Amino acid sequence: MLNELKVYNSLSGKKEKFEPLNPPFVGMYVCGPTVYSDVHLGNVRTFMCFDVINRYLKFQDYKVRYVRNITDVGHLVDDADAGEDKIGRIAKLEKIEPMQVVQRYTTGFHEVMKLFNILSPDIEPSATGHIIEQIEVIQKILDAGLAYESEGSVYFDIAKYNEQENYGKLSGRVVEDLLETTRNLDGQEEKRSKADFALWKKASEEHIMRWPSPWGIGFPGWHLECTAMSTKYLGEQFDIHGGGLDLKFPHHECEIAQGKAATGKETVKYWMHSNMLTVNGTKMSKSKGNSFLPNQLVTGDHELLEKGYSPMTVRFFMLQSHYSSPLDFSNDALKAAEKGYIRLANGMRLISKLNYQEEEGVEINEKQQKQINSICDNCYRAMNDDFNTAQTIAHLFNLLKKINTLYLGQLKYAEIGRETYDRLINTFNGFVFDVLGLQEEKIEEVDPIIHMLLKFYQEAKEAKDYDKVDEIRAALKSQGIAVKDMKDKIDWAYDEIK
RNA sequence: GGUCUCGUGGCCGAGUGGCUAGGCAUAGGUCUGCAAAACCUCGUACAGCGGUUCGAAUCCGCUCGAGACCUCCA
Repeated sequence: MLNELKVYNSLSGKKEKFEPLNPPFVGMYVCGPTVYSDVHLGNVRTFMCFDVINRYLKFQDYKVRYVRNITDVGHLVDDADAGEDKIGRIAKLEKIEPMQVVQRYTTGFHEVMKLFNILSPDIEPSATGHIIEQIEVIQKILDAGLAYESEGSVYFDIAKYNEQENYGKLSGRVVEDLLETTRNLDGQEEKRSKADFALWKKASEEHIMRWPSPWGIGFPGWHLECTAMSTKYLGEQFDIHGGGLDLKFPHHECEIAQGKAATGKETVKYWMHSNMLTVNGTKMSKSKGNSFLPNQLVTGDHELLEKGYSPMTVRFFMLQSHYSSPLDFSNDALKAAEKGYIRLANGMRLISKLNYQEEEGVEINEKQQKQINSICDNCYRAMNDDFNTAQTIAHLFNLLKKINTLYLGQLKYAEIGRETYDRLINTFNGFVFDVLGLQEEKIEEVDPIIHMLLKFYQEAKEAKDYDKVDEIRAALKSQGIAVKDMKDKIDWAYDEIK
């Protein structure tokens, strides 16, 4: 490896050298979706960020176990005492089984992930599949004296926990403030403090999602599932825990407390948070009505969208910013990204057509060799610097120039030599396809047809029948294909469809 | 109100003490029947004010502006 990987740890607020607990194994847990409605583009960004992290770690030969959960119970609509479960609520509204709700949106979620070429996690556990494990965690916390039972529910005792630990250290909260500002709110008599959060909630008569427990019929608290499932599959201590920035408090703060209370250990070594996708400067969220569904984005069927954008355009757009920066959505930015993506996609297509050839009398161009090798190094450097995909893409565009000049014969294969050539190809392919997860969209299957048209094009050209030439060119153009009419050959390239 | 983050050229977006990404747009050039694609060249930007420093977009302070979290949100 060129230089060491550094990751920004939200807990310390610093970039730290990445040192897995048990190399070459890496355990990574990311908070998945609550499957009570369609995922929107903001959700996609988070999962895409961690997809790239997963991909890069694997690319670097780490043996990653990537766990991303499905939340299918326990996530309440609000924090009031009579808070409804999000999934149970939809089930009631539509008069269907909660698991139907879960199934519908889980399937939809998977389709969206596939659309954006986001790889499946290695394990995708669901909360309802781990009720027993969650009960066990609660029992451990009770045994540690850091939770209490009240009216059939179990709550985490933050004041007690804070005697030994520091609740709030991830999000910078001060417990005293939390206890003070949140006290005396109504409907919270069960809790010793409003800041206390539920580990287990008693199910009311009409609550349809319910399980037996030592404390009566009820359901698990939302924060608990992640603690139960992450430690089950990754051990009591693991390397990376990720999620959207908006989960930092209270969700991840609660997880830290639960993990420590239940195991006596710091469960997570590196906390990572991806930033929000915004629209006109404000966070994309369902309640604000400024969210797009992936389908709307592709078809352009949304009042904020001027046109549709392909999934890879969106992927490219998102990866052009750093995961920890907010990214603002706009049509202009998407349109610019579309052109950039097309340029890169043409490179993806060309690279498979390149074919190294020795050439007599061509001397090695050391300057070119050096340049190419240093750009390749830069790709690793950029990703090693807290997964800086934006910089990586910049370097890939520099490689693309080399690829284009090779293709056009402006740079001879023999000038850079076999070894450098191979490195160029492997680096470009590795980072574009494997690490960034970009791919060519469309068309390869119609390649023969395009070639036939290009043959007619060439014949018409030789006959100087320029009307025909222009006609063919226009026809292909309307299908998003640009004719490339070069000195010694004719080829095509992806172009935007207007 | 509390906590925190951010403000980069026409647009998007990296960079976080000196070597100053990249994409899009614009302009010029090579190529072309004309184009397109590709390649080459061109942009000295870093909210404002003050300070630290040999040197700051990058560190510190203040002002202005934007956003996030503090209730559910990826």
